[in-house]
Amino acid sequence: MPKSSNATEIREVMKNEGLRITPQRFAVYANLLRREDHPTVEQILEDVNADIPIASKASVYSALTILREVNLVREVLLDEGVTRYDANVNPHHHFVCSDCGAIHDLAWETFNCFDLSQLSDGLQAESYEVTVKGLCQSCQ
Amino acid sequence: MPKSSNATEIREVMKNEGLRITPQRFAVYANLLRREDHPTVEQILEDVNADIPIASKASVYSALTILREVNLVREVLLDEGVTRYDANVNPHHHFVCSDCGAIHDLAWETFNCFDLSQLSDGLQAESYEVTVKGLCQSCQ
DNA sequence: TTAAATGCAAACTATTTGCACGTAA
DNA sequence: TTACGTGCAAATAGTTTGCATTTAA
Repeated sequence: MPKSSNATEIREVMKNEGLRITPQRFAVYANLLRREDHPTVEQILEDVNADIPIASKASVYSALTILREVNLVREVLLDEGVTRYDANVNPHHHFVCSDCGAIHDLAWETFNCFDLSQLSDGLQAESYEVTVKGLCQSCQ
Repeated sequence: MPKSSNATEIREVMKNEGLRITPQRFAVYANLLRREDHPTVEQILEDVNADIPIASKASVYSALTILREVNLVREVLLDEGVTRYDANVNPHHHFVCSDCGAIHDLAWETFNCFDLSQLSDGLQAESYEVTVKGLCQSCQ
């Protein structure tokens, strides 16, 4: 479900992380909060500049970089050569439609039966993430 | 464990897939079969040309593309912006060391407790893959 | 013999960087 | 006021493509 954040709340969150609030950063973060489709930089750029041009590509990159550093957004790397972004930083997994490419979040609890203490070769696990591929509802 | 394939066996496998066997393709596939470190194109290129130059970058790309098409190798996408390749096409998972970046294969059976029929939103799962992050033995 | 692969260089895409100018605090 | 962010354009990295030449079968 999309987080219902108003402008004031968003500003508050950013301020709490010590971020200087510029129109560009605000637009990028607000945009990511309002959508669930794990957009690419290009998509964020288009969306943010839809009405009036507000941010350059370089600024979107820089906004995303700093938002990632303070852990307000995270990267999602799936099967292409493009980085996608997600304002949902809670642990969760991903479903990718092998037909249309749409990405859906899967609740963390979907896969919680692992015993990570049992890995081979003395590997010490810290976290894990599951990517499921298949067909989304509209592509079946 | 590295597959112990001799030249004749490798040729046989490639021929079975209907591939024309060129020195470049052979070198790329043999190289991938002999290593387990999920190399990038750059690394394959260096390794294959270590003694005498045998393949151009374009040929390595094209060899990998066709080997992927016939399912003799697969791409591995992890946390960077680089594609890595793997001659192990059996289902398995990956462990990535968050310190040195080394990649280890994890046996499929490590995570086999999923009920994929129970996904939300009418999603129809076909496959899944787990990526574990942590510290490898030498980085602990 | 010939359809298909190679190698080079140029093109392309995603991302990063340098620097003059602008602005949030 | 000023340290920090923005925007542009140029640089870089990874990958793809076009085309003339070579080669596996």
